[in-house]
Amino acid sequence: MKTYSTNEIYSDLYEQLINAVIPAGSKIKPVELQSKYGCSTNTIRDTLLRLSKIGLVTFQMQRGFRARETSPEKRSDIAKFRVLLEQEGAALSIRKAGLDWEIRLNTAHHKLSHIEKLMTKHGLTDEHLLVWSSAEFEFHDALISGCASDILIETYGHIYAQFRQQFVAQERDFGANYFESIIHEHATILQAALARNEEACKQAIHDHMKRNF
Amino acid sequence: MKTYSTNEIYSDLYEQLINAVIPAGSKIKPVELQSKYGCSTNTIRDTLLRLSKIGLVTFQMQRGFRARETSPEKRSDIAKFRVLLEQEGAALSIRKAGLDWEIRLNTAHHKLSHIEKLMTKHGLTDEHLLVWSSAEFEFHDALISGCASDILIETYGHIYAQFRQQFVAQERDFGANYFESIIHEHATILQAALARNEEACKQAIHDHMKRNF
DNA sequence: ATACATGAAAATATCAAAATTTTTGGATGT
DNA sequence: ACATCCAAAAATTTTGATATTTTCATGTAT
Repeated sequence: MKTYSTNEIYSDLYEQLINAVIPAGSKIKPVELQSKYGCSTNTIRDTLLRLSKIGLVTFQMQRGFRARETSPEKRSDIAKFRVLLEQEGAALSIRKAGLDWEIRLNTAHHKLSHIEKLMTKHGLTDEHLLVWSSAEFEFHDALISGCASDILIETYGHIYAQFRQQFVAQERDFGANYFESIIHEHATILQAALARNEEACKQAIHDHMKRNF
Repeated sequence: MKTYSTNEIYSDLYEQLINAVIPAGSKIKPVELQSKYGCSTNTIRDTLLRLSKIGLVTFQMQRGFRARETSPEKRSDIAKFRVLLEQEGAALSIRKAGLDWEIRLNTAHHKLSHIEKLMTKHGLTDEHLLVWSSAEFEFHDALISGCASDILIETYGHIYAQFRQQFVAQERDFGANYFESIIHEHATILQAALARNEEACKQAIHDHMKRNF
């Protein structure tokens, strides 16, 4: 039987929450995870407290842990908030960042673009989705990476994770044209950013997310 | 000797971090707090993990806890980020909130205004400062409370706490006219908000914070 | 039926000790 | 003087057990 290091427990739970293997709103009981990870309940508790920092898990004194709740209102809320942060991060990057940012952003988009093209050609396997998942984050993260605000970048990371958690379970309709739209939207964001066009970039970010409002 | 419940330990540490009794950047060792609070190191650890959720404490695997670092850059960063959130929260409130919000805001300002007037008259005792401290938060919290975005309100709470932590130790110069400026700024924010003037309110929030950039 | 106790079971929180990891301070060699 | 290595000390993490609190099912009274 596989043994898990604490970091592996963290990552594994993170993945499960992000991908709604542990469904939003469901109770998480340390005792039940203990056997799977081969450690004490206390270690699980510890890990869950750390996950509550990024908002994937909620915690209430004397009544334990839950995967963060979701609802149409909460999804709308998180999507709008994500737009606020990403728009600000992108605008600041456009205003202040240098060539290294452009290169980072371009590289991230290239990677994302590649996997997206593969997915439209050969349907979407779970493995593809996993790679896409991290590439998509890296692109958006690169977009704001020139903003020179650590607290914005840190917060954006948390919000992005929560966004994933809340939407992944919903969007089971990856229709044929779903990814085509996404591909185009990412390209539009990239172009506006590289053209240093703040308003166009903000608009593109808004348009990318508006289906989730 | 006083015994502490877990919630009291949390509150006590919260206060100490907010007021820089535990200075920003300093190491926090569970063993040292154990005797003071009369509990096991594990309970302290647990509490510190919870405080790391709101960003007052940073945590690194295998190397424990610290009060979040500060520096001129970090202070500027957090002040600007606070402006972003407060401007958005206020703008949304102005756009969407009803009469109950106006009343809440007015009440909070009244309370704040009262203690501020007392402080200019009779210098500032520690007790005054404590009351002012919570009244100031309540005012800013009321300002954004009509925004209908739980995640914004939650995040703002964390950022406000970090703001306090980072600035309290610095601003030992509460000069005579310091509070007079603050009083005027709060009034300006209130007026713009009640007049439902989004742009004026954003401007007033910016002006209130710009000394910290 | 509904509301309200009651007690057993389950879940959570706390503890003190053991195991692990990092830090510290000095000895050694370059 | 400076870096490297080593062992002791200190700090952190994990454990398994115990104490406390909540939950839930059952029975009782209104």
